[in-house]
Amino acid sequence: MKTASPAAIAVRRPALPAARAPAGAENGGRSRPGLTPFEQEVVEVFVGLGQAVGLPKSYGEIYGLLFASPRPLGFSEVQERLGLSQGSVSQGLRALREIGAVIPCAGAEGSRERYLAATEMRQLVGALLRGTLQPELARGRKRLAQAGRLLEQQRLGEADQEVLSARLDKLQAWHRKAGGLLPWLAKFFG
Amino acid sequence: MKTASPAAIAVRRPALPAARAPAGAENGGRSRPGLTPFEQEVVEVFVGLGQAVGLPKSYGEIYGLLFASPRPLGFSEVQERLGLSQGSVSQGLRALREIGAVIPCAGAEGSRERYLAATEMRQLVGALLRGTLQPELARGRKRLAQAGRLLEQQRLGEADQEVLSARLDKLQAWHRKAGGLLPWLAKFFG
DNA sequence: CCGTTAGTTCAATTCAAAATGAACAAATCT
DNA sequence: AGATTTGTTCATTTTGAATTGAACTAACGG
Repeated sequence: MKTASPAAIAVRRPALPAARAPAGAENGGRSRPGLTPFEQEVVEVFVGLGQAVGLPKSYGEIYGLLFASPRPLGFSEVQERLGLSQGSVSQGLRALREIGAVIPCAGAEGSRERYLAATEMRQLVGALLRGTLQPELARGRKRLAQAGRLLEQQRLGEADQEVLSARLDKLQAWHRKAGGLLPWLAKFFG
Repeated sequence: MKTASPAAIAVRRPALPAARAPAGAENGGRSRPGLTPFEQEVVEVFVGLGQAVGLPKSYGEIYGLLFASPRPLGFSEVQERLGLSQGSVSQGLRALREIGAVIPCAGAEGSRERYLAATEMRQLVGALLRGTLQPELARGRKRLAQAGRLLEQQRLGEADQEVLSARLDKLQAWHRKAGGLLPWLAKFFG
């Protein structure tokens, strides 16, 4: 084993083995011409966090820009400043609205709707967990039950059966624990 | 808004808007011919969990198969039963070894090395957090500091500056909190 | 009420991660 | 040591999500 890294595993992007950085790319992604340096920095933060939990880059960009704007922005402002397509902005804003990350506030009379970044992290985290881990844990629980049934049907040596049964139990316990943790976790932020 | 879903956001696969299931695909993925039904079920569990946190499917498959095997398996067994390429198995096993998810145990004299699934979830979770969220949080912290500096240079209205400054502070506090949570989280499983 | 502009939806395209395959290296056997 | 089998590395291919683009629908202005 060459790289004596301290047992870490990376996700999306530099898939653990040998993080080959593309040379001159000092910055994470290419620069974003429409934004102030301040905005750029904030956007990067949210893009990074988002990617770490598997969200599309554009979601992070949109949220980041709104977060960095003291007053609400309209659809077209977001679109132009980030240089995204209308489609992306539409979908991104919708998703962010749905999880409560972005609050639509009626603009002044006559004008279009505007959007404000919700800064209550609790809700965001909650929505994320609910959308990713939660369902997977639920599916997993079902599958484990089924696996338990299948295990009994299998003709294995007494000892082997024993080992696997113990493992399954352990995993099920873990699942329960994790399931119980999620709501608590969501509450932790607020 | 048509779909009145309870504010959840999905990652990888059905990207939240309208989860259009591909008709007859009752099963998550296609069936795995080389495995017993029991093994299939267990593999599915780990593939699912893995994907939920952004790991390649093959990693989940390999770990799942080992988890479902009472005795350690050799490289070629893993490769053949899962029907993966040698390359995938090699890389997958390496990554799993590095994070301590898989334990190499010398086979009987003369024979090849064999692999056993580590069932200590604590370590796995720890490695995962260390590899995904941890680095991102670190990067984020730096960027936020930088953003704070940039904000002061910007000429904004008093009030706006105030608002953004408050937001930044909040986000930084959140970051710290999250950073502190990780080790605790890792410990929670064990 | 028709013309115009703003926003949505979804098929087609792009892009990057994951899997493969084959050249290479290491180990085992005779 | 040479031959053969086992495992690694990495360039290429595949795969599937993210983004775009353009047809469509809804809102506003005259």
